Amino acid sequence: MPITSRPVTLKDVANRAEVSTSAVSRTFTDGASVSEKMRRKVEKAASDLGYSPNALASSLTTGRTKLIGLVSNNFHNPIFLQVFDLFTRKLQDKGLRPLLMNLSDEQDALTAVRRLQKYSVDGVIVASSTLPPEFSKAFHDAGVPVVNSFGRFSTTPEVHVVGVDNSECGRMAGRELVTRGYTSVGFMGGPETATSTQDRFRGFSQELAKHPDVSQCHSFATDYSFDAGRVEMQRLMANGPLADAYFCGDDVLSIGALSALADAGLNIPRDIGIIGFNDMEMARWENINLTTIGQPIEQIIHSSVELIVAMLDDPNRYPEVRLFPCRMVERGTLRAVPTTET
Amino acid sequence: MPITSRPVTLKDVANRAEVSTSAVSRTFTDGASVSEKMRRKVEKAASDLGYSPNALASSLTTGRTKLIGLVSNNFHNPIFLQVFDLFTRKLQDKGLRPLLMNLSDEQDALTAVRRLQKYSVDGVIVASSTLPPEFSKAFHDAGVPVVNSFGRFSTTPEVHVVGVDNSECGRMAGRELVTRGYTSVGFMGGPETATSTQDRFRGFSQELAKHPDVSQCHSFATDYSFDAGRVEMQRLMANGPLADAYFCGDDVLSIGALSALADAGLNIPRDIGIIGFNDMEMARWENINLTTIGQPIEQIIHSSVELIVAMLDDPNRYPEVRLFPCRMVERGTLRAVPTTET
DNA sequence: TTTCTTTTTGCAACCGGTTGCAAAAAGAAG
DNA sequence: CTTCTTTTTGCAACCGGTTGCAAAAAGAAA
Repeated sequence: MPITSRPVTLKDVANRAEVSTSAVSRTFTDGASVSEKMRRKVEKAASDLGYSPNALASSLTTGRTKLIGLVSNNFHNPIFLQVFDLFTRKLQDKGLRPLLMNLSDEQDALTAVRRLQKYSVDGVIVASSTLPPEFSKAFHDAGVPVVNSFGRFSTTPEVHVVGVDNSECGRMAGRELVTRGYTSVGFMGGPETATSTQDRFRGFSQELAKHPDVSQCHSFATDYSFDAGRVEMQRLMANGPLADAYFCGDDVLSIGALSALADAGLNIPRDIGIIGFNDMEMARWENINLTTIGQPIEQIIHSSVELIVAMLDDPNRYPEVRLFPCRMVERGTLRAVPTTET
Repeated sequence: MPITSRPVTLKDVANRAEVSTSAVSRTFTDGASVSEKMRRKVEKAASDLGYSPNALASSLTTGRTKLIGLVSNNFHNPIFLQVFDLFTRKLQDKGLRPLLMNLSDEQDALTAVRRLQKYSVDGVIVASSTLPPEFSKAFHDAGVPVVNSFGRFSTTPEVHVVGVDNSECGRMAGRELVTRGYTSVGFMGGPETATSTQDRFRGFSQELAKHPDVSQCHSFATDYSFDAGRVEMQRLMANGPLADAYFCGDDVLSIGALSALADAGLNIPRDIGIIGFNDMEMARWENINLTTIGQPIEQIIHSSVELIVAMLDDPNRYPEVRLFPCRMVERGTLRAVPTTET
C-alpha cells in the first residue's frame, strides 16, 4: 500500500532518462523539436515513472490554464441539467475544464470576476437568461474572454452572445394563440428583472397589438419555478376571470400553472390554453404534455464552446451575436386551430 | 477603454510600496508576521493597483489549489440539479472551487484520476449512486483525498462514504407495501449494474421474504430516466398481469411508470400503487404527487463537504461511513392503510 | 544608555514547468 | 575530408508566488 508518495515531476523523468529537463518538456509539448530517439527515451522513462505534466505549473509560464469559468444562477430550472451536461461534455471534448460558479446568492459582477481571475481562467461562459448584459461585460472589461449563452443580444454587442431572439419568441407565441382563435390572452412571465422575461413579453405584446380584437393582460411570477407558477396562477384565479390562454415565460412555470388549474377543476385545453417556453425534457412527459416553444439548446451550447475556443486564439476577436430560431412544439395544452367553415 | 493589460503581480505591488516581495506575500497570507505599518503600506499599494494574488502560482509552492474535483455521471436525473446547486454553494462557502467532470460517456477510473491530477485538485467528491466503490478507491490509491457521496457503503470502507443505507431503504419500501395490504408487489429498478439499484433490491427482497403470503417479482429499467421507466412499465403490462404495487428505484422512473399506467387507463392508486425513491422536487408537484422515500440530500452534501475539508488537513484521516436515515413521504400513489375491523 | 529578547524584514532558493539562445550534433554539398 | 546548413540539445532565466534563515529593527529589562 503506497503511502501518498510525492508526485513524479519533470526533473525525475529527466534524471531517469539522463537528459535535460528541456528535453522532457519538449517531448510533452507538441510542435517542439525533438528527435525520435530522444522522444522514445523520454517516453520510456515517463511511463516507467507514471509521469504526467502538472497543468498548473505549465500554465504559469504559458499563461494558459485551459480552465473555463462556467457561471450560472439558474440552478433551479430543470433545463439546466441539459445545459450543464452539454457544456461539460463539449468543453471536455476540447480539452478544457469547467470551473463552476454558482451565482444563486446573487453576488455582484465584480466579485465574480475577481474570483475567477484568481484562478486565471482562460475564458468564461455566462450561461443565464436572467443576468443583464452588463454582467458579461464586466468580464470583458477585465480582459477575460467571455461568451454570454442564452443571454440578451444587442445590435451593438460588446461581448459575444449566443442564444435566441426572445422577443421573436414572444411574437411567435402571440401569433400562435391568435391563430388558435383565442380572444383574450395573458402573458405570465418569470421575474420582471430577467432580461428573457422582458424580451418575451415585449414581443408577445407587440404581436397582440396587431390584433385589437384580442384582449391581453400580463403578470409576473417571482422566479422561474414550479411553485412560483402555481402561486401566480392561483392568484390570477382568485382575482377575477381568467384569460382564455396564457403564454408562460418558461416550461417549469407552465407546469406550476397547469397544476393550479387542474386543482381548480379546469380542463386543459378545453377551458384554458397554456403554452410554455424551452421544451425541457419534462414537457414531453405524457402526464404533462405541454405545448411549448423550444430553443435549440444543443446548437446554442455547441456554438458557445466553439466561440470561446476561438477567443482563446484571438482574445480581441470582433464581438458577434449568434441567434438560432425557436420552433413550436405542439402537444396537448392548446386547443386545435379552428377549421374554416366552407 | 483599457486594452487587455498585463495583470498586476506581486512584484508590481512590492515596487510601488517600496518593500520586498516577501512583505507583500506575507500581507496576503494569514498567520504571517507583518507589522501594522507594513500591512497598511502594502494594502494601499495593492488596492491602488487592483492586485489580487494568483491562486495558481501560490498553489505551486504551497501544494494546495483549493480546487475540488466534482465528478458525476448522473446528469440526466433531475435530482442532480439540487445536488449541484448544494455542492457548488457549500464548496464556495468554504473557499473551494468545484472543477466539474462529466463521466456520462463512462470513461474508466484511471483516466478520470489522471485528468484531475493534472490540475492538482486538493480532493475529489464522487457524487454518484451508480458508480462502484472501486471507482472512488482509484482516487484514494492515487493519494487524492476522496469522498464518495450517495455511494454504496461498506462495513470495511477504504474511502469515506456519505449517504444512505440503500438496502434499508429497500426494506422500508417493502414494509410499507405490506402494511398497506398489497399482496403482490414488484421491484422496478434502474440499471442492474448500479449499486444503488442492487442494494435497494436486496433490501426489498429480504423484507418481502418475511411475508410468504405476499408474492414478489422484479425487473430493471435500462437507466434512471423517465423514458426508461415508461418503457419498462409498458413492457410489464404487455407481458401479463401486473403486481398490485411497485417500488421504483427512483422517482424519475416512477413518473415514467405512472405515465404508462395512466395511458393504459389505470387509476392510481386505486388499481396500482407506486412508491418512488428520492423525493425529488417534482415528486410533490400536484400533477405527479408521488409517494416516495426521501433521502436527506442537504445533510448528505453538507457532511460530504465537511469531510473533504477535514481531509485537506489530514489526508490520512481514518476512513469513515456516514449514513443518514431515509423517511417515507406519503402522497397520493399508494392506497390507504386498511383499517382493522373491530 | 547598554544588553538581551522578540518581532519584523529582506535575501535567495525553490515550486514544476517553458523557452530564447547559443553550442553541439547531424546532414548536405562541394 | 572540408565547409556550410539544418536540426537537436542543454543552459539558464523566467512565470508568480512562498518560506527558511539570518540580519535589522524594535521593545524590554537592567
